[in-house]
Amino acid sequence: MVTIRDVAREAGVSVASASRALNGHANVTSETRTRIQSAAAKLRYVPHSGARSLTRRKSDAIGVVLPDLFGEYFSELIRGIDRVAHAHGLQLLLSNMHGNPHEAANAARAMRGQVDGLLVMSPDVRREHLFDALSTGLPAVLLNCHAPAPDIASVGIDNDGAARTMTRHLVDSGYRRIAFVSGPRHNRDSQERQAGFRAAIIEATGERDPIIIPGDYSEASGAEAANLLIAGRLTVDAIFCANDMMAIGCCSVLAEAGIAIGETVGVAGFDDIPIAHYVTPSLTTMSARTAELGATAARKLIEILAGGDEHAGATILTPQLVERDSTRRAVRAPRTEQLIREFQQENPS
Amino acid sequence: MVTIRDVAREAGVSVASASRALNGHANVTSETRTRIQSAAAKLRYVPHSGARSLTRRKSDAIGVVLPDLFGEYFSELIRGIDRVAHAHGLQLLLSNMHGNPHEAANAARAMRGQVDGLLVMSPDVRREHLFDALSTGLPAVLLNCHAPAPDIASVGIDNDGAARTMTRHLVDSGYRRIAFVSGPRHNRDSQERQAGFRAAIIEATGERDPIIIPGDYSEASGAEAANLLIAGRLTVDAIFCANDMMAIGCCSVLAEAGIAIGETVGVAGFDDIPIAHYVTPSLTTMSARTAELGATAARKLIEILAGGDEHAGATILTPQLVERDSTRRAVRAPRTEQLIREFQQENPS
DNA sequence: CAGGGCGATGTAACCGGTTACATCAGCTTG
DNA sequence: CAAGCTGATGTAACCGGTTACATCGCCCTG
Repeated sequence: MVTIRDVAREAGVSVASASRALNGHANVTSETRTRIQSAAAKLRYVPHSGARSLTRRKSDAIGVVLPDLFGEYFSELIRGIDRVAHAHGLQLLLSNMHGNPHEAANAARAMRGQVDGLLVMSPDVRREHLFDALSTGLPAVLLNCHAPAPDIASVGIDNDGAARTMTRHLVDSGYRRIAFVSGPRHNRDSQERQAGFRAAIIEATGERDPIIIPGDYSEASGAEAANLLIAGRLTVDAIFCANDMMAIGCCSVLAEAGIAIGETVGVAGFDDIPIAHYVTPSLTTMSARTAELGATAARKLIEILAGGDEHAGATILTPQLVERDSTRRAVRAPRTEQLIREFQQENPS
Repeated sequence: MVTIRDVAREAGVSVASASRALNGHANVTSETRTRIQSAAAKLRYVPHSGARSLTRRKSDAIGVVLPDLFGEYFSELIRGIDRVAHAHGLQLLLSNMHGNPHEAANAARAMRGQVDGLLVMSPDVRREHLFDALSTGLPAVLLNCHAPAPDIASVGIDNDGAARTMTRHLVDSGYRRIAFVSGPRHNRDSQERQAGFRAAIIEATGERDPIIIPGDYSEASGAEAANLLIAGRLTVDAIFCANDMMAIGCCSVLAEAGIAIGETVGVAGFDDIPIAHYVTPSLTTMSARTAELGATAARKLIEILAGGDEHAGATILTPQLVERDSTRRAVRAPRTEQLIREFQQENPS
C-alpha cells in the first residue's frame, strides 16, 4: 500500500511538503506541487483517512445508531440524514442495535474515533440505556427520545398533539366508537400517541376509558385487531393504529372480510410511510415527515460540531394530517370517480 | 479525552500492559488485569478505534457505495448487507453517489483507511467509472455490475433469464400483445431485462420488433406508458415494466381510468419491492431477492477478506416469479372471494 | 547456589498521516 | 556587503493505539 512517504520519495521532497502540496496549502511552489501531484497520480496514492483523522482529530463522518434497519421508516430516515451529511462532505457510519438496547452502547463505543458525532434513535424509554449510549463523550443528537438530561440535543415529533389531531379528525368524520391499537409497551412514541388519543377522546366524548388494544407495530398485530372486530368482540366503527404497518394489516383483514373500509369502519395509521399512499383504500395517517426528521437531526449535529452549543435542547416537528380514503365515508370505485369527473367536465357547474 | 496512557497511569502500569489487559491477552496477571479494568471503568475509557485500526491494519468496517439511498430497493439491500455484517462484527460505512458516477471513485477513495473492503453498486454500464471506483486497491465486490475484469468478485441477478420467465408467464396467461417499459438507457439491469424480453417475445410469437417504451424507473414514467395506452396510441393487452415503481405508476393510471387490471390489461413489474404486495391489485413481479443479494455480496466480501481468493468471479442469483393479481384474468372483488369461500365451506367438494 | 527457563511487565518503534518549528536560500535594504 | 526578512522546504514530534523485543524477578534444576 503506497503511503505519503512513497510519494515524497518519488517526488524527491519531504513528507511535509508532500502533505502540504496534496492538501492544497499555500506555501508550496507550484512547480513542486505539480511534481508531487504527478508522483501521487503515478503511484495511485490514496490517502489513508484513518491516519488522517488521527492527527486532524476529526473524521468527517457521523455515526447513526438505529434500533432496526428494515422497513420504509428507516430508509426514509437515512435518506434525510444522508442528504444533509452528503452536502457537508460527511460519511455515514451505520449501526443497527437489532432491537437490543444494550447494543446501542456497544455501537456507540465502537464508533469512538471513527466519527465526529452521533445520531441515536433508541425508542425504548428506559433511561439507563440512553446514558450508556451517550457515555462515549461524543456529541450526540437523539431522535425521538426523551433526552435524559436537558442539555442534550434531541429532535422529535409531537406524538401527543398528532394523535389528538387524528382522533379529532376521526370524530369530526362521524366515527363514534374509536379503538386505538398501541405499539410495543416500552416504545416511547407509542406511549405518547396513546396518551394523545386518550386525551382527545375524553375531550370529545367524555369517555374516560377508551378502547386500547395492545399491539407491537407489526402488520400481524394490526391484523389481529381487525380479527377481534370481525369476531364481534370489538364493536367500533374506527380503528386508529399507532403506526402504518398495523393499519395496513388491519385493512387487509377487513377488506378480505368484505367490510367497507372508510364507510363501515374507518382506519387510520401513523408515520405516512410510502406504502400508505399506495394501498387500497389509501391510508389516512399522520405524516411524521421522517426524512425531514433525519435531516433536521443531522443539521443539528453539524451545528453542534461546528461549535454551536446553543443548539442543545429539543426540536419538535409537528406531524401533519394526511387524509386519504381509509377514513372517507363515501369511497367510490375509481371507475365511478372517473365517470363523475367526465360528467362534471361535460356539464360545468 | 482519556487515552490508554491515562488508564495505564491510573493503574500504575505501562501502556503495553494496559493494552494487553484490555484486549484480553493471556500474559497478564489477573490481579493486574482487574486493576487496569477498574481504572478504565473509572476513567470511562473508550478505545479510539481509528488509532486502533491504524496498527491492526484492519478497521472491522466495510464500505457500501450505492447510486442512491432512497426507496425500498435500497433499504432491502442494506438490510441484507447489515444482517451478515453485524453477524461478523463489522460496521457499515455508507456512501451515496447521488446518481453521479464520478462520485463513486471519490466515495471509494474517501473510505481508504476506514474500511477493509467495499461493496459497490454502480448500475451505469460505462466501464471507466467502475475502474475508478476500484482504484483504491481495496478488496471489493460489485453488485449488479458487469465486472470490468474477470478476477473481480461480483454478485448479480439473472436479469435476462428473469425477463424471459416473466414474458413467458404473460404469454402463457393469454396476453397477446405485450409492451416493455425500459429503465434508464445506461442502466445495465434494464438493458438485460429488455434483451430477455425481446428474446422471449421472438421465441414465443416470432414478432421480431416488440414494442419497447423508454422509461426511467420512475413512477411517473410508468404512468406515462399507461397514458399512451389510454390515449389509444398503444394497443396492447399487457405491460411489462422494468421495475416495480413503473408498474405501480402504470397501474394507478389504468385503475383511475377504470380499466380492469389483469382482466383487460395485464401489468407486471420487476424487483418485488414490499409495496408490490400491498397495492391493489397486487403486482405480479420477479423477486430480485434484494436483501439476499446484499447478504450474498457481504458474505463474499467477508470471505475474500478472510483470505479466500477463490471467491472472485461472479455469483448469479436467479429471481423468482411472484404471480399476483395484476396478471390474473379473473380478479374478483374481495367480497366476492369471501362469498365464494363461504359457499365452498358450506358445500364441501 | 549458579544458570536456565518462563511468565509478567516495560520500553520504544511503528502504523500513516499533520504540523510546529528549524533551517536554508534568496532577496531586499541600509 | 552584512543584516534582516520572507517564503519554501526539511526534521521530527505527535495523534492513540499495538506489539516486538528487552528486562526483570522468580522458580526449578543440576
